[in-house]
Amino acid sequence: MFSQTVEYALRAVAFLASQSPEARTTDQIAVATRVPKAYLSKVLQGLCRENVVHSQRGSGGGMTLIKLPAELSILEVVNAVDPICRIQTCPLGLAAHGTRLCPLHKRMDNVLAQVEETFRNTTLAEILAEPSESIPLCDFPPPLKLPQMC
Amino acid sequence: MFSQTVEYALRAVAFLASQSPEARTTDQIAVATRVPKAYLSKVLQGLCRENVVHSQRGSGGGMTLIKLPAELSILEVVNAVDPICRIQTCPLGLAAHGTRLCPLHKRMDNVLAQVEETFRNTTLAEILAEPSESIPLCDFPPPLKLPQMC
DNA sequence: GGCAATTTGGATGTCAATATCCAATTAAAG
DNA sequence: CTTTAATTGGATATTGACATCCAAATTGCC
Repeated sequence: MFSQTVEYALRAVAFLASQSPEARTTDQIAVATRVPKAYLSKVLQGLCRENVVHSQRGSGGGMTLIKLPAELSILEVVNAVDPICRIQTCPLGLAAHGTRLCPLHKRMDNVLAQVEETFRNTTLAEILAEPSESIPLCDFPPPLKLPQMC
Repeated sequence: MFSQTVEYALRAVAFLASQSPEARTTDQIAVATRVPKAYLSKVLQGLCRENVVHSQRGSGGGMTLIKLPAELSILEVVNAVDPICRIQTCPLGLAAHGTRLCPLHKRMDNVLAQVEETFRNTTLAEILAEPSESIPLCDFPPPLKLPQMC
């Protein structure tokens, strides 16, 4: 349902949020989130282009979130790499239909709207703040700080 | 978000429901739903395999729904061709985590659950019954009966 | 039985998503 | 200025989703 790229982007951003406002290199993110390093690099590039993440080259550089975790919604991250595309016009390509979707497509679009809304209302800070029983189970390869995921 | 295959399957099933209990050929469905005929044939094959649709070969044959439209949920159709896959275990592949998802993946799974639930609670009959202002706008190539979509 | 109408299954083609690798570029630090 | 640490961008594989075509099998009908 969600693309691999979305999954990777969310992991990366969640990690960056947990380290905020410190910069982290692609390598560090890759290790912490278990995302293939080379591909993660592309995903982060996309997040840069869409102004979710800021990149700093050179020694001491790395990636940082542009917004504060409390100001950054999951939706922004998702839309940056793989936009949730609402059904605007009849997928059958019938002209003159405009916004008038049939019952089937109206329901499909409602689901999309639901997802959109849920993601819009969830911030990274919220995710980090949630007391999670899964943190103690973490068997990360000892990275920097304790990451708040899994 | 939804695969093309899901879109096609739902259109085809919606059409079959509108014609229920009459059988319709792949060609007829393809014209009515504007789905590429050759590919639709494959999608219908899948729906047959999953016992959503029954196929009858030979002259006078075609496709029919196995269930009554009132008994058939959108979820069954979706799951037949492109199953909604709930997040069961930590996508990072951390063993020993079992059902204990981190806050991020718990939220993603909640969204999936929401979608699942919405689809489970929507029957084809419901979709056909809904009074829709979009029916009069229909510019279908005059098929058999007036299809209830778009 | 033979013909016409269907689905079935296999072979094949195309393209975008996923993934990898590396040379070029940038920037800090010694 | 040189070295080292990073990102960037381009080239390239690989895979699965989407799509097409057609011969073979099945079935109703004359």
